[in-house]
Amino acid sequence: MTPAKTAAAGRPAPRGRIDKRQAILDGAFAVFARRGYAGACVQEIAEEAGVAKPTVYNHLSDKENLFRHAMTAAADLVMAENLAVVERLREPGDDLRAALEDVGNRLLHTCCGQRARSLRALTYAQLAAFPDLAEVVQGRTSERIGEALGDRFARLALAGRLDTRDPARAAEQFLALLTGPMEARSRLGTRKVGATETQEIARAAVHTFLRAYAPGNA
Amino acid sequence: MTPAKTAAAGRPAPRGRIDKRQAILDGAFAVFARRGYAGACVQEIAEEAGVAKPTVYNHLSDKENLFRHAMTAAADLVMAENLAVVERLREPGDDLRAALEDVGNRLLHTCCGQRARSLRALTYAQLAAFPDLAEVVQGRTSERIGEALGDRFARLALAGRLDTRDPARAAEQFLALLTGPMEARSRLGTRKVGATETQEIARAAVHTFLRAYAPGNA
Amino acid sequence: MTPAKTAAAGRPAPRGRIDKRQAILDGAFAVFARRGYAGACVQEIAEEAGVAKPTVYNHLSDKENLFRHAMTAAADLVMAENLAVVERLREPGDDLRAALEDVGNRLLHTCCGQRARSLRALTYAQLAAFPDLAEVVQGRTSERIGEALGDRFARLALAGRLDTRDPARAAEQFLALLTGPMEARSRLGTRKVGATETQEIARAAVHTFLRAYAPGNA
Amino acid sequence: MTPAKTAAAGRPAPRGRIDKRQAILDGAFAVFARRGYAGACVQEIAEEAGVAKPTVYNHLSDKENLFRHAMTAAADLVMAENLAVVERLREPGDDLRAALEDVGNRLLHTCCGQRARSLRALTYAQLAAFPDLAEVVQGRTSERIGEALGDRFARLALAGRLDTRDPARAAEQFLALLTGPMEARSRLGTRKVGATETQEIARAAVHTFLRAYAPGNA
DNA sequence: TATGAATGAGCATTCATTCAT
DNA sequence: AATGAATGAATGCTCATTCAT
Repeated sequence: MTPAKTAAAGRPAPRGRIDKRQAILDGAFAVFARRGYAGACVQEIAEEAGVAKPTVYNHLSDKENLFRHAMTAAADLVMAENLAVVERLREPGDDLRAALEDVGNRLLHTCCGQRARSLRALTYAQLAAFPDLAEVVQGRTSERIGEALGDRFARLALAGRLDTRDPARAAEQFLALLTGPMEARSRLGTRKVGATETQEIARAAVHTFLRAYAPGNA
Repeated sequence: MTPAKTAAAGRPAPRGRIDKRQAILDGAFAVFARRGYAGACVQEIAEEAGVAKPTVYNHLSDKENLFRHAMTAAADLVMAENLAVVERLREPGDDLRAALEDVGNRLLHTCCGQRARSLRALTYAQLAAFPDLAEVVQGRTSERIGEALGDRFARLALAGRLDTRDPARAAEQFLALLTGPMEARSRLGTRKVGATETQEIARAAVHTFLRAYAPGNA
Repeated sequence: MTPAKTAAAGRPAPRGRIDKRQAILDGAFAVFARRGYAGACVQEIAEEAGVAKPTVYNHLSDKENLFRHAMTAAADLVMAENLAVVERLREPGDDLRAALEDVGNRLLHTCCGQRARSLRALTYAQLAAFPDLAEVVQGRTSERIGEALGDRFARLALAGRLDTRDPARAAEQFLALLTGPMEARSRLGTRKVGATETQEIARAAVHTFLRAYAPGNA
Repeated sequence: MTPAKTAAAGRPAPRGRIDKRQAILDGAFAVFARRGYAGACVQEIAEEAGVAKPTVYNHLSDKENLFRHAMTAAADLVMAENLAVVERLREPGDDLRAALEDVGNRLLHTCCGQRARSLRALTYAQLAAFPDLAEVVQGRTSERIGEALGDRFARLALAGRLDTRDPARAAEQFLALLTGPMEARSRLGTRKVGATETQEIARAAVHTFLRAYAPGNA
């Protein structure tokens, strides 16, 4: 059976509850991203989601709640993307540099992609109003990916391919060497950074990282 | 003579025009920082500045203009602070590591201090509404300080104390190694990071930096 | 059954949408009439209509739109009243003078009545801001009634009871002879003009009119 | 001595008090005419008059007072213009029709000219707020000119050139036959009425007037 | 459950008016 | 006498939220 079950022809197929809730959360994140929290109006969110305004309230009590849920959902997505990228280091292959550059390059796309950037911007912007969101979001992004990366680095250290006794710090710095320059060059995302420049950033980051952390400065 | 000259006791001493304009810009930045752009209301800004609401409009036509000017003024301040810190590298002394750690430590206080963080948060948050502000703010913060730092690194390279042919990149990465971990550890500023931990971040950054950029990995 | 059906006692019986829109337009015209366009505030209009302020905006987007619609609706009403009066000339009877005096007298009540006068005042007052309204309002008042009157006069001319080859001009002058003196005597409506004086104006107008337009100066 | 007396070269010659008061009244009328009473703002009036806002208050206490004086001054001007036109009937010459058509034509220009129209519009518009102004303005326009015209008609009646025992009424109707059609054709002044059409209106008015009031229907 | 309609509260902005110079 | 600057009081309009269907 299709999700729309016996959907009568004509009217747009009724979406199930779940479907609608998801549409609202997606729409909310999109609108919050382009208007900010206070600047977003529930009316616009409802339109973006294709539902009526009270429906938004039926599903997510109020604007605050809506914001929290939309942010959390977006953070979950970003987390999943990032973790998937890091997984690639489970099988680093012979060429560690190449593997790190590959991962770095991909992380630059997820960490500094549209969704991740909006997430960061909204979190930053609402620190005063929603201080707890910082924890939720960072927990699913920087922190979680730092852990995952730390795990990989620990394995590599054990295998003698990295020289560090603090893999967490190595991960922290690895990420910093990637995202810091990227944010600067893209001017917080307002300037398009081409694939070549992105790769160069990754290469430079890995270069510095390996000089500092590879045994024998390899 | 005090500026208020023979100020009769009682009413608050009248401040001059300049004084008032400055008070408004300061108040505006403070309020925008804690409420966000849309969340801030001009009434509150006026109160913070100790003037009546229309006075705000007399000096700065409208909310948008007020925002732009407040942001620019704050960016100027942050820039000045940062540049002052970097100056210290003009006389690095014998112990380069110590000098870099000192600068790093101080940069962590200015770059991740309250004002700089609010500035970044507001810029991020209003990217969609004020895309040009990104340029203004970044130009006076990351970019400008990157240049200044690059200048110092170039001199050090000439003096044979750093090993790099791209001082700009070295500066970029130096900053990234400082601010990246700081933002992570302070959870975007919501968590207090003690002096000890701050110093440790600086030390770690310098450690990695020197392993990558000091001749002979000194 | 009353429209409010089984309206529980207590709250005021809910009016339908149409009802509310009409109430708003009526209230708006009343308030505009006594305050002028700029002097009227939407709050007062809302109160006059017995609804909340945003309801006014829900139905009629903004003050300008509200004004246009209120004016048009009022013009429609005045037009209907006037046309009904002129209809009486379809059956003039034997005594033309009496018929004309009757019509004149009644036109004085509609043309110079409260609504018509407010309509004219507002149109006049807002010529600069709403130049197109002059067309709308005049089209439904002076012009339309001039046409209707012209039609009647044409018939009368055909029947040999009026001597004119330009019934439109006759109508124009007939109206002028009625409303001109009325406006002067009532000092634009600020002075009460009694029934006797009104009749006298009508009689004088018809007298002059017939001297000019009746065959043989009857 | 020039009014600006020993005006030092350079700065605009200082105008005397009288001059300034007049400039304010003129500016006020101009601004009220294009914005309406409530829509006009004192700032704009001050600019139009070329003085600073407080100067307006120094000369004319408040907006209400300013309005009254500006209206009265404008009414005086219109009155003078109109009376000058009517004077022409003191020497009607042999051709009464021609004289009346001439006067009618000129009255159409003054009575329905820009200033007179604005005056009427403002009076109408502010009937509710300034009911006494109706008397002031009408007294200097319709009424006064009606009287003057009545005087001339009385003389003409005495001379056997007009047939009426109520010259006031004749004057009232004469004016009505002129201004009524003019207002209608010009759509309250929003449509340009050419010289030819204006003359035609005057001719038609005089035609009807003489049929009604000339002895032997001459 | 989903929605058209209604509303209380709030906000940017303007304006008449007043000081202090 | 004339003005730059300051302000209390509105006003148009929007928005989050709630009814009633």
